[in-house]
Amino acid sequence: METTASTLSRKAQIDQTATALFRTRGFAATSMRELATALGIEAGSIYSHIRSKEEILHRICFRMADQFFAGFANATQDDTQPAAVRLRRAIESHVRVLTLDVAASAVFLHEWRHLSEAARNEFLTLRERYEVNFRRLIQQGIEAGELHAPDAAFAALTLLASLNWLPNWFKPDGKLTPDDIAHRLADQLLLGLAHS
Amino acid sequence: METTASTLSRKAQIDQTATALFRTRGFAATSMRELATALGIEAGSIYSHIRSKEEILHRICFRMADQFFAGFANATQDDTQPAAVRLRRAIESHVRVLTLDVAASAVFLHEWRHLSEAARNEFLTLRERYEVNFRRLIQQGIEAGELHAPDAAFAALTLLASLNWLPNWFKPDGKLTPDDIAHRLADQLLLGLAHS
DNA sequence: CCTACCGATCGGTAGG
DNA sequence: CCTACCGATCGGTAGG
Repeated sequence: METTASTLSRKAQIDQTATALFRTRGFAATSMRELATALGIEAGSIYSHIRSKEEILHRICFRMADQFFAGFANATQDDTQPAAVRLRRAIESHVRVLTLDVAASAVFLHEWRHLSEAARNEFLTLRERYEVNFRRLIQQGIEAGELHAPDAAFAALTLLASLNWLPNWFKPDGKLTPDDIAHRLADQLLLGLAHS
Repeated sequence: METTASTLSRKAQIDQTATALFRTRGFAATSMRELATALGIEAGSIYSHIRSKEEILHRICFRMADQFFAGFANATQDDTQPAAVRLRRAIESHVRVLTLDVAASAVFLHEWRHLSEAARNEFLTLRERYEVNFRRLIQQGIEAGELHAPDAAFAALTLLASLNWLPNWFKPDGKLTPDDIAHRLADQLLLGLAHS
């Protein structure tokens, strides 16, 4: 009952601090001692809140996955819209999730390989399903004559790759808002660089 | 003199085996014992050929950087060509370097953060310079009316992000040759997904 | 949340 | 290239 909106639980603090460390130094190169020091406590104390180092990574990765899925579902649920419009909205949603927490996004994108094999397989299945969602949207757009691409799978991979580079350079306090960026990315990917 | 074209020097063997391990398990999570086992020797023996674990990573990263720069210079040296054509050739060169050794490319793209601070700074300076090369090419294309984009820097980042995702899915024995892929990528990035 | 500690493993070296 | 080893550090635990 002491907890206010601005006070993170100790567990949430651990997650947040670990996210920043995992992002800059990598999961394997980050020690629990470093994490403890950053939190201002002793290494052993962390284990009253979590079971293992991997558990933190697991939570970060799967929380982000949930957000991407929820955002996509919400952005594309309106079937009355053309596929190209729904694709635009899906792109905007993806960018919004990425920019809301760039550190967690970077961990989600790069550190999943350090999950245990079982968790890693589950993670990759989710990622594959998410890619299929984009692929299907592009495929629908092709069939409706709104989009053109020799291969929807290829197009989906390229599109997501462009979006996922964002955590590498996005600064929350920059001139461009997440929505500005989303629009530019969508324009560039949909319209191309060549003058028409 | 025993060395034939198909026989790698021990040092080259170490680099190659380490590249594969660094790629799948990450630099920090790969131990010198694992590397030794993969080579069929004892851990201590590696140090007759190299000075440190980081030296291997250093060589992989900077060798790839050299290849990207050499390829770009070669692809864009003909000033009589339009900027859009030179950009296409630069894309093809980049894809060629990536596909020639996807494992080394993946290490180059993801593991540079484990270089020592001095080497890391040098590496990032090179990467920045490479990106500027693409940015300038795009800028020239915009000024010549061959390309259109609200921001050349933004366009360059997005373009390279799409290309650099390649090592994550490219299979050397797949149906598409590197040149096929380069053409498709160039088409998609230059022409866009939207029907014109 | 701390103190004190566990066994395991790390990168690297000396001497042959 | 191996054997034998170094000091340091790792993730994690017991007991308070």
